[in-house]
Amino acid sequence: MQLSPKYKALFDTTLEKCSLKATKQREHIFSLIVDKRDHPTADEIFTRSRQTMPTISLATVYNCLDTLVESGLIRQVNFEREPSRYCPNLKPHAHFLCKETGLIYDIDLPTALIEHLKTHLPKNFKADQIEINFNGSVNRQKN
Amino acid sequence: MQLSPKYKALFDTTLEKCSLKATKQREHIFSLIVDKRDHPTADEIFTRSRQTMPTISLATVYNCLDTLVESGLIRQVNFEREPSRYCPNLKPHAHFLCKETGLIYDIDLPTALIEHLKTHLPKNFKADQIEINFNGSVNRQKN
DNA sequence: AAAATTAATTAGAATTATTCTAATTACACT
DNA sequence: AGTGTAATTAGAATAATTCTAATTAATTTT
Repeated sequence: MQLSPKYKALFDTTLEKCSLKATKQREHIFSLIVDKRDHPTADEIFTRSRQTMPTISLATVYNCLDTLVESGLIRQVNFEREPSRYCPNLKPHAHFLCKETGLIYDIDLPTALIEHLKTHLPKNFKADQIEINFNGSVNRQKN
Repeated sequence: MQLSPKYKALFDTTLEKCSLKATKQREHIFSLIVDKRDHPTADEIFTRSRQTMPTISLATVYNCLDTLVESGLIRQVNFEREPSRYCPNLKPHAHFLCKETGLIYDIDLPTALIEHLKTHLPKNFKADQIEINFNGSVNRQKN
């Protein structure tokens, strides 16, 4: 439940840059997401955070997640009508939801490819964000 | 509020193929979505449908939308935590949400490009669907 | 250091989109 | 006409998220 020095520095400087405070709740939630990179929901994060910070409230979890997303420390992942999930991977990537297991996988994509997608927009459209979500199944590998 | 013969045929044969009934509620809702291709929410569709079919219920609207999506006659579009929207464009395309107006635009993409995206998946991943969502702003064109 | 200001957290209520339930209706087939 | 199945309906229930108002924490000013 401890942020590595690298992530701690990222956390502090990013919040500083956004003139937001590096509170212990925010750090705690960030560390949970960085530690176990399994795309948890707000509720799962709430449950996990209570184990070591029993007084934290669900509203705070939502508040902290919003703050972390806005400051760019984590990404919010939305699949269909499911609850939002949170992802600490800041490299450009897509997500893959396995319909059998419900697991979400990161799919690394070359930056060039993502930039290429933007070239298909009309000239007066300016994209801030692209979300690419795959849906399907993962075949267990025979060995 | 009348489906063109072309869409009527598509509607009938598609539902037939899925062994689902071509009821007047389903046809009505499909025609609303085909007619005004503005990516309405379930609630907007409910309001519009009541104007010419005052006895239809919200549950039926949701049921019909689910049926139309499952049979492949329309697509469901999800942006962030917003309510689902519905789209009659069956060509491969992405969506663009303008953060200023809230309007959603269809962005046509070459099939080859979408297929190319799939090549970045690990070998044992099989994608049924890809959703590509842009977020940004549309600059009004000077003229 | 105390007081004042501001931001963050908290508990719980409220909201909102969607789903569920159980009853009714419509339709196809004997 | 009678039966069986699928679809529709109204309203209740659910679940994720947001809101509200009060409290706490941290920072700056006096």
